[in-house]
Amino acid sequence: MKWSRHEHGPHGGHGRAGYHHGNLREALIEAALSLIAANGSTGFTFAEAARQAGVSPAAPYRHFRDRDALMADVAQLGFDKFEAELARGWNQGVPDALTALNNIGKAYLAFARSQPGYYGAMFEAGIPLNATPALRDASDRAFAILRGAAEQIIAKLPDGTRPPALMVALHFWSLSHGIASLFVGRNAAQRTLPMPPEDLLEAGVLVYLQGLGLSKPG
Amino acid sequence: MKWSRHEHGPHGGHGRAGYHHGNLREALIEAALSLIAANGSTGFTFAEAARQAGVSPAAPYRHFRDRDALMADVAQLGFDKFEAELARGWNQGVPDALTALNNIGKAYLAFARSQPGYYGAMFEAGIPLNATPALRDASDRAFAILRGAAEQIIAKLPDGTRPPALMVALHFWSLSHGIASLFVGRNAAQRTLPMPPEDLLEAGVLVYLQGLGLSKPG
DNA sequence: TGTACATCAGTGAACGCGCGTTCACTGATGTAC
DNA sequence: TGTACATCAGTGAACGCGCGTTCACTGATGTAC
Repeated sequence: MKWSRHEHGPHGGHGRAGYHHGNLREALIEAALSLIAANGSTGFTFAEAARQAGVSPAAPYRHFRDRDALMADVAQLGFDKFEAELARGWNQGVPDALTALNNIGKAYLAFARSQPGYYGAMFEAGIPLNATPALRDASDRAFAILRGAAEQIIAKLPDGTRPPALMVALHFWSLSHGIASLFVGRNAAQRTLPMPPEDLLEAGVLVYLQGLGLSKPG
Repeated sequence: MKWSRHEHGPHGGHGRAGYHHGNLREALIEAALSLIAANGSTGFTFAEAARQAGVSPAAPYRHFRDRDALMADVAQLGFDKFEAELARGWNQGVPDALTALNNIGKAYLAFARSQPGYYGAMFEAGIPLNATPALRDASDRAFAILRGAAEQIIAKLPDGTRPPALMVALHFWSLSHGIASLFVGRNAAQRTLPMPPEDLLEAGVLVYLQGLGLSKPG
């Protein structure tokens, strides 16, 4: 059976208009996301992605140099989305820097949980960040949100007692990432926690900020 | 050519005494470690491990049910070794709990750096912890070191201000693990840090402990 | 408005490869008597 | 001490599979005139 015009293929609602797919690039990315989400970053293959998109195994090569190029593209899109989510959490420090910082943390964990496809491509697939300049840029921009937040946080401290903003950002990142890696997403079932990961992170951040000499307002 | 008695095969100094390898189980584990270290946790295959040990591809099945069973075994041995290293770092809280805690942190990062094979099998290979009860036990025992340390740490705090030891242990674990995942081992080259990961971790722990109300003696 | 043609985005068959796993087998080792 | 025999730990050939990738091709689309 051939694809007929206006028919909807097995690729989930994305129309396939005959010989030409019309949307193959995006369809392949979505297939990659669902495969990684279902089977981990190892569970994505070029062949299976093509199958899910309803095209022959040679078709993807019209859009991506090879398997790794597609993976790198997914990772880059992931970092873009990640940056947007972190920025949304931060919300320019509103209502106050400490609450906003905790919202970044929540956004971090929410992303790991609800976007396992992107998260896997970004952090578990072993793609080198300098696979493409665009990937490195996207990754840097995401971290820049954390760094900007750290800067505003330490600005409240009196001169002379201010730790480097970069270090504070790295601490926050590492703690969030550690909790995400160990307790969220694919690993959530493996290790039981006496509290939601979000609470664990918030408590950790609270202690850390107190250590810096900051305490929650109100 | 057949293996002759007392000949040394291509498996790096481990003698092969004729038809019977004599040490195949261990040789396969070592092969797995070197493969994971060289190519990541994906880069380990049963066939290649057999090749490195100098035996036919069917031989490993005398010692392991399948590929995953070997991987799980490596992970379990890794957690055993990991527990030993963390315990060595802690050294029963000598000379003092805070220094000893930092030594656990150093041991954590040192393990991630110098044992990429074990570390990969433990944390990156996607083996479920309950693959075998022994694996889960080994993992639990390693974490118990952290938890014991946390207990001694918070014991110095006055009654009523003591956070749960489990939570403190989880914070410490997550921070260490996040730093290890992002900046040590295979990823060390990807992201540049303005300081060694060990210093980043130590600084983070220091701030955190200050937040708990503890400060370094001396 | 119609036609020729370049370009684009697919097809489908084929390839070589390495993997995990199985099978009947056999050489080496250890033990009972 | 010697011999028969069970058991252990290997062999090597073969299998089916799915993968990544290539190739010459062709249907669909867009554009120049």
